[in-house]
Amino acid sequence: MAIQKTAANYAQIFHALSDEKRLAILDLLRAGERCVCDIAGPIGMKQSLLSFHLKVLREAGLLRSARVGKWIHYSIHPEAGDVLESFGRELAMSAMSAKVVFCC
Amino acid sequence: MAIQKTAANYAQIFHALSDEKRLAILDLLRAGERCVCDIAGPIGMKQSLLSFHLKVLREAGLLRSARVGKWIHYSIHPEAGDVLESFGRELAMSAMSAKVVFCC
DNA sequence: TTGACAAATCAAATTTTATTGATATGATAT
DNA sequence: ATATCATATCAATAAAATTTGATTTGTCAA
Repeated sequence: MAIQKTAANYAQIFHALSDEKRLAILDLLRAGERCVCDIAGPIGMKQSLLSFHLKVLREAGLLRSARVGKWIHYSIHPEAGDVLESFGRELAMSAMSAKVVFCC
Repeated sequence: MAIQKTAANYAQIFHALSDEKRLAILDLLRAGERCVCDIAGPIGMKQSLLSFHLKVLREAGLLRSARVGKWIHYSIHPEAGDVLESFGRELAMSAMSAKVVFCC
């Protein structure tokens, strides 16, 4: 059983995904692991800024990183997609079975 | 076939979900449709602020609203969960098949 | 050990987002 | 028509996130 995520966890994950440039980074990494220097070019971002965005994604648990000699390789965290998928599925299920209350 | 979402669309959706208070609103509505006045209490938010957050969620396509006499009822958009679920699934799939490149 | 390269961190400036209180709009009932 | 209730909008402020340029840290090779 996976560890239960709090609302704060989800807010952090969604915040990391709330920026087009970070979505572009994620999209680039869908093809596979890359070092920072090979992300900078395609994404078109200065080194320090890219580093900032990578940190946001990594701290949210969406990316992981590993040093390989002089370089640091980033890749999509294996569980990232599952977390989003199950959040979406639960939302879809509750929306389907939700009562129409006409509360007032 | 569903309409293709752009990166800007996704960024907007994720931004709407990036706030704990908005996640609490969404969670409350999982039980079913409610008018604004019946959200304010449980969420504990001033009227104008709640109205702002509902707008963020609605404009992202996560909620929909309908006037019922004097009241406006909000509910989870039927497609909201599906959009997130498929985003998550695609991410999970690409992470699974991603090549280890060791680029540098 | 020095030099060069890769990436992270920091402080300052900028931009975006959230919050507040006041006001406007729209519906209902008298 | 007027009063009242529900919600949205607006302008001002406060708070948070992003961007920039400079500096630091860590690794390798000469």
